[in-house]
Formats: sequence, C-alpha cells, structure tokens
Amino acid sequence: MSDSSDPNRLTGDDLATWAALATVLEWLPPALDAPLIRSFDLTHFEYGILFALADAPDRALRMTVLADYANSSLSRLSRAVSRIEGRGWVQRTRDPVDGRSTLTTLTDAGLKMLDTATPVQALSVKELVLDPLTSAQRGQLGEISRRIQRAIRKQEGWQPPQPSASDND
Amino acid sequence: MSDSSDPNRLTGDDLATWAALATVLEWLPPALDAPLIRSFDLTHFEYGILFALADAPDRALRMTVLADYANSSLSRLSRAVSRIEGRGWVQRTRDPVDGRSTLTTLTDAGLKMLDTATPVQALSVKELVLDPLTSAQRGQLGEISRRIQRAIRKQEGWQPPQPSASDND
DNA sequence: AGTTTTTACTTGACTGAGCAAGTAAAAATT
DNA sequence: AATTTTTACTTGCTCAGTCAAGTAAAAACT
Repeated sequence: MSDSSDPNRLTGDDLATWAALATVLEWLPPALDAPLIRSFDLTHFEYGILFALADAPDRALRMTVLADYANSSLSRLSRAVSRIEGRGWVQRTRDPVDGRSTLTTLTDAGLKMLDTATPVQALSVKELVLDPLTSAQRGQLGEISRRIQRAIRKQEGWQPPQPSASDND
Repeated sequence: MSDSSDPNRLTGDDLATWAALATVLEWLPPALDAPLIRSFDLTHFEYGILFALADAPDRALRMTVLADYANSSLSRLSRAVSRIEGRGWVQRTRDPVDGRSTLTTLTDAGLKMLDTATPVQALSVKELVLDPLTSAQRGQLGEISRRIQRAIRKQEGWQPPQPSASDND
C-alpha cells in the first residue's frame, strides 16, 4: 500500500515509476541521436524527414503534411528543411496546384543518405529500446505509448490534422 | 509475425512500437511542462531542482550532486539555478568546507513555491501518464524504463558518479 | 470584381542547452 | 614550499526551437 494515497503528490510506486520514466525522457533522445550525429551529423528529427519523404509519392510532401508526420511545428520543420536543403538532401519547390504550399522533395543524394543512415538508426533503437525488453514488454511499450498519446491529445485542445488520409510514422 | 526480420531497418511490430514511443518522446515533455509553465512560469526541470533540495539536509546541495539528481549537465544546472535564484527561490553560497563547491539552498519562498506547484505537477503526471494505464502497465512502465536506462548507461561510456576511490598504478 | 478571411508557410527576436574555454580552489607531485 | 593536476563550477559562443509577426496565395463573402 504505497500508491496514490495522497492526491496532491506522487508517492510510493507511482513516484518510482515516474522518476524512472522522467530519466528516460531526459536521456533517451540524446542517446538515440548520438550515433547518427557522430556518423552523419544528422539528427533523428532530420532523419525522420528523409524517412517520411522516401515513402511519399514522387518522394515529395507538402510542409504541413510533413510536419504532421514528423510530430513537428511548422516553424521547426521549416528550419530543419532549410538545413538539409543546404546539404542537398531535399529540395523545395512551389506547389503548382496551390501556390501557398511548398513541396519538399527528397533528392537522390537524400535517398542515398537515408539508406546509409537507416541501419545506424535501426541499430540504436534496437540496442537502447527493443533488445533490453522482453517480447511482452515490447508489446506493452507500444500499447502504453499509445495510451499516453491519447491522453495528451485529449488534454490539450487537440484537433486531428486531417482525418482523411493515411497515418504512419 | 512481423518482427526483426531485417536487421538493417525496423519493420512490423518493432516499427510500430518505435513510432509510438517516438511520438511520446516528442510530445510528453512539453505536455507535462505546460501546466507548470502556465501557472507559475516554472519548467519541470526547475521544479525538479526545488524538489531535490527540499529533501536534502539543510535544504542544501552542492551543484554536482544536484546535477546528478536532476539528470543534468553542470552547465545546464548552473544556468537554471541562476534563473530561479533571480526569482528568490534558491540561494547560492560558497561551501565553507570546500571553496570550489557551490551550495545551493532552497529559500522559504522556494519551499512555498514547491508546495504550491507540487499538486499541479502531480496532477499532470497522473492525468497524462499514470491514469491512462492499467495498474499492471504502470508496473511495466517502471520496469521498462529501468531497462532502457541500463542500456543507455551501458552503451555510452558511462562512469558511475564516484569510481570508488584508490585505483592507481 | 473587390474586399476580407483563411491557409501555408517563412522569418525575426528571444530563450534554453551544449560544448569548450576560463577561473578558482583543493590535492597531488616534485 | 612550489608547481602541476584535478575538481567544481561559470560563462561566451553558437545553434535549435518557440512564439509572434510578416508575406503571399487561395477561398469566401459582399
């Protein structure tokens, strides 16, 4: 009997769980980024942009859609795309159909970068997240993550971006 | 039946699990910070400093120890302490025993802030993390987090805070 | 058709964090 | 005792990310 006795603060098992999670929240992102940064000076976020574009038709997406896939604000994405555009991995063009939109296209060099980076990225996710867990825990982690996601969307005034098309990472 | 077939990229359930976790890693920290920032212009990180100090003898800790509790680099901690010192919640003094060290002490105002902020903090952790999970999942989340932590410490050249003492050649 | 509103970004100002260089005090070495 | 090394921070520089303001094109309205 150590849980949720006092509603005003975390105690017992709840506190321990939260402390463990908080440490992961702090350390996991930089730990995952490190190999990609060392090897290619590429962040996981920038990798995610290349990854999303590679699966898109014509390897191109509008910024808003890409921002949604990358869990990103438009402004953050805009700057990140500027960075990797400067390195020749994507290219921006004005959408001929809608002049307000920017189409970001993965270049051949970008695709090559993605293919090179993918095994490195996969390896660190496996080493740091997947392999240390049992198969059951991997399943639980997915379910737990989805529940937390739902709670976040519920709490903040959340609006589904476009309930029409696909959803994926 | 879709796991770990290709060692060079994530597929199937592994990809789905990772995608779900990546979204949480991106969204949970700002979602947890939001209520504290709105209410008191206090980040979770700054809250953590106050929290750690409150439990320390004399409500004081040396920067290095505090950095360890807060999962923080010394430089990040130094700036954060400067911020909350400017708001009167902590105070820095030189350690009389070791002149290199800085003792950071929680002030009465800081303790009051902590007590005010704690229920807000506890509520958001409960709403976003604990309540959406089953009791079994809460337990699993703790265990999963600890396993990931261990993997991170193993991979990076990790040095325990105090590599015991005498080991010279 | 002309004006207003909305959409889709982009960018300037600002803040927080990392890295590396600096400072000062204690410990170790000569 | 004097010098070197280590420890414990602090700070300047730079950069990524946020928020708000700006820009330009399409949609809606009159």
